[in-house]
Amino acid sequence: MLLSQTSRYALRAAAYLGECFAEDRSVPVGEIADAVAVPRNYLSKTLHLLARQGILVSERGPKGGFRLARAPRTIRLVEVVAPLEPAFTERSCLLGRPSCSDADPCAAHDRWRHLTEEVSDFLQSTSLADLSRAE
Amino acid sequence: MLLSQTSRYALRAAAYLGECFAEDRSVPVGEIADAVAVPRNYLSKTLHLLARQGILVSERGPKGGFRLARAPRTIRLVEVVAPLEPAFTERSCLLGRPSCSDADPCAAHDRWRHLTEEVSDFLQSTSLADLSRAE
DNA sequence: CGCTATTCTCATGTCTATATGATGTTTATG
DNA sequence: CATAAACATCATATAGACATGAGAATAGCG
Repeated sequence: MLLSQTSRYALRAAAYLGECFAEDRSVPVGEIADAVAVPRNYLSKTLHLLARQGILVSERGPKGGFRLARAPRTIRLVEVVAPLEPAFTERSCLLGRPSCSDADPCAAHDRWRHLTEEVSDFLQSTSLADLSRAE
Repeated sequence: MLLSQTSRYALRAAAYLGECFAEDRSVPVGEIADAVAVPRNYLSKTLHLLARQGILVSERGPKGGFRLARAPRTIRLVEVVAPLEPAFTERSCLLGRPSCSDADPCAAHDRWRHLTEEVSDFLQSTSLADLSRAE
């Protein structure tokens, strides 16, 4: 699983907002929640957090809702995940040894470090636009 | 971080037991907890769980403690982690789409799947012996 | 047999993730 | 300016992760 439920909810919602981006409208939470099958009120709080981070823009009142603050192509997955799990991108030693990186020749540690870097790279190099199906 | 605190505790303890394996003795929880800097009673419960899984053997009474049930070289990391986080090795779609794998040509999904497979492979192919420093 | 080291098990507590539902607040629109 | 749509916020609930401490069960040993 790797990512928390909340992060996966947020990615699904963000991907949906990416698909709506061309329509240039605010999308109500209810519509997003229905579309991506996520609890409505819980999603509301998560999206509000992302809005405070500047990833999304929220508008109140009728015709209000959420939209991406920038084009889907320019929003990296890490921007969505990082506010929701700050510790996720920390790349610490598998065994919690304090100074493992340089002095430690252990092959397993090197492989683990490589893995965590690959995960970071994926979140860093993938944009919301990459999550939309090409249909 | 990827792995839970409990899993990292267990891996550290198991690695320590791997280093003690040649001494052919049961290692008390207190010694393990001190050696790897993990809360004693909490570790006790975790190790007991691994003993029930057959990874460790526990012995009560004086001269009791825990030891590996098999040689460190033959115990894969996944055996230690799997009982502690059953969902970790599940490789589901990043967006939670039900049938994503075959029909979905999305590049991000393929990359994500590849990443999760690499993590699984690491846990599957690395043994406790690989965690010991070569000193 | 009794002492003691040790695991085993239970009770309890805190914190966070994951929610649900009610209520407050803002704002477009007629 | 009233209404209703929608976000914002608060109270509450549940489950699990993480942790502590006490006591019960076991077993070696004198």
